Amino acid sequence: MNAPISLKTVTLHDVAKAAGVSLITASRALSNPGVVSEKTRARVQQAVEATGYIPNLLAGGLKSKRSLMVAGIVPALSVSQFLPTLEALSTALAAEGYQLILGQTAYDPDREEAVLNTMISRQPDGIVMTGLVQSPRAQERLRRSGIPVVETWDLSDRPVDMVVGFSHLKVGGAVAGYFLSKGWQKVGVATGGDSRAMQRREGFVATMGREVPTAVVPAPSSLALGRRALAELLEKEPGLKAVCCSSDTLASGVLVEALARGLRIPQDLAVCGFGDADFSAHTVPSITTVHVDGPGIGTLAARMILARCRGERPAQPIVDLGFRLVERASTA
Amino acid sequence: MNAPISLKTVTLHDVAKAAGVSLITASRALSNPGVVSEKTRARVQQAVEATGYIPNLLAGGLKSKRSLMVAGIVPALSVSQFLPTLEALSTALAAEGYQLILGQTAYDPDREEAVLNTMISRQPDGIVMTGLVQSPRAQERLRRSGIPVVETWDLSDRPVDMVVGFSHLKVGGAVAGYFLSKGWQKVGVATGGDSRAMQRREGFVATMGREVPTAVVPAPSSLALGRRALAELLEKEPGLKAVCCSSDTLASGVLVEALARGLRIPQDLAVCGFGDADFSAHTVPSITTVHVDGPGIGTLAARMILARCRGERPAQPIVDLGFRLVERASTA
DNA sequence: CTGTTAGCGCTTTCAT
DNA sequence: ATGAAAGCGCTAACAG
Repeated sequence: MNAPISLKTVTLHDVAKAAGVSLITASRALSNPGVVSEKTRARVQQAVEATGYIPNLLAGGLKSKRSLMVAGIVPALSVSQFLPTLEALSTALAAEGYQLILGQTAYDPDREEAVLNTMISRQPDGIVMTGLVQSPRAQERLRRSGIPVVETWDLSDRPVDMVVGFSHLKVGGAVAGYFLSKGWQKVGVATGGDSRAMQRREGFVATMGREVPTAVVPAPSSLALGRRALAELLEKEPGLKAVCCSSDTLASGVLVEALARGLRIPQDLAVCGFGDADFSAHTVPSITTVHVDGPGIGTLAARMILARCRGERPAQPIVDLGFRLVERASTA
Repeated sequence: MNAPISLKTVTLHDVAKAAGVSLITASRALSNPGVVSEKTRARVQQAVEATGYIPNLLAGGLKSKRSLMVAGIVPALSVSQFLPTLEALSTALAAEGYQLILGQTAYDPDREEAVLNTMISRQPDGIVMTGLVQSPRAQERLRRSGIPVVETWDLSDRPVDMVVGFSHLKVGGAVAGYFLSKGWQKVGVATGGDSRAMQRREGFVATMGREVPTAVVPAPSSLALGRRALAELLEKEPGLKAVCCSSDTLASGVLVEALARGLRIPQDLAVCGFGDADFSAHTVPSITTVHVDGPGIGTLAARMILARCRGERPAQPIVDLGFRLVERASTA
């Protein structure tokens, strides 16, 4: 039963010939089996096996206007914050026969625009952005393209199309409120420089009611940058009592640096992160953080895109998934 | 609130008409500018702007047999080990106009086969696997497809096509050799259950010259699993002196659990990881590990695929990038 | 340098 | 339930 080594690619035409049916019947047997007779279906199926046929989705997509691809855009793959979202998105899409094409913007609006143009060229059936679309020209182009777009990990009154996320301002406010309830006065912020992290800082400052010492570190955040940020903050504010970090990764660095300096946590210094990373509950001390449903965002984004592909109107184009402050040992 | 939605999509035909040239001239002006006159090129360019034309790569790819897409296959996006490779791969490809389509196998050969079939359907110009192709049927299918394939993060005498990585057996052996040189007798292994991690364990055991207590944890590895693994090992081997971990994430968990139990590192317990994660040099104590050039693997894989797309034969279809043991505080 | 002629492999009409 | 025709939007060939 060794299959013939076919140098020439096997097309549907070959399958049809092998099955003794017309091209279009073979096509239907594969993509719409309910509409052909049981016998024909079986014959075609057998011909597929015999020839080793693999469909050409490029050709199908050209005619049917469905590429079965969805573009997923992130600042960078190394921003681990978005991985659970991407993973859930990819899994949910794959279950329906859709594949994810990846794009990286490097937090640069120009690159974002370029990436989106390239993506549109590939006729994806949907586009999922982590974060809002920055460039106004890109927004315009996306609207014109008619492609379903879901912006995620943020909220907007006027999304390009749909948005699922939460308010970063409120997150910052919630952490500040928590700090205030603890009576901590000498507080600082260790944050990445991206717009969402800066918005959380803004919310924090607003609720605190005054400016606070801040260390801004470049993306992507890392344990090492967390250490450096704490060092910077302690210089600015020697008696620092609590730090609000823009990620758990940064928070873990703050933890390490604090321990290295002999500071006890939380007695000498309280630390709060963001994102509820997989390690945060298991470090010693465990990290107080803001939990966000990353996989939920990805799954919901997939559902919204797929519904739109089926021609359904979204019940809700703007979805606020909220967040939850998780109190752990680093502040308790 | 609705922008002027162009209902009909702008095609190259429209651009050509607007520029007053033939369809094919417009095509050339965009994809092969050197071959048309400067004046024509400018006219077409202007028509592109005026019409808001975005090329349809699906259509172009169908005819030209170049989809400008490369498939990247990982066990799961959450396996952070492969992220630097994926990121570098995507970046290197994007620089040449190629995009990455993502596939996840969940460490399952059946899913691997399914994912690869789906990918082949999309006519990618190359396929990059993290790890070797497991399923023999998938191997066969890939060979038949004629698509350039690079397997990574491992080595093989008989790759499907090309391979760039290193020997996991040798990694295990190197760590064991290091442990032996330190005179540690009561040693253990904390490892993920995937085939590459198990191969490193094999290499470790072979060089040690005897079986060693082992805790196997499910993928993906995490700090929490590292803690659990150390607990398990300490039960199996109460006087444990050194642990070889299959990832730095696991090692960081072992560190935390050891500290929680009042064990001093490295005096009471030495710990070695694998992968040289970004945090490993900055924890306290810093983690001894095996460094692998993840981005290098991705960049090289991209280069090999792109060279093949240009019709070049690869100078070396099998590339051993090696590894490097990095001694840090957790064993020194 | 530019244009004409043919398709790429498949799926949508429309017919039977 | 099946088939024939007609392209999807673009580019490789060959002309001119």
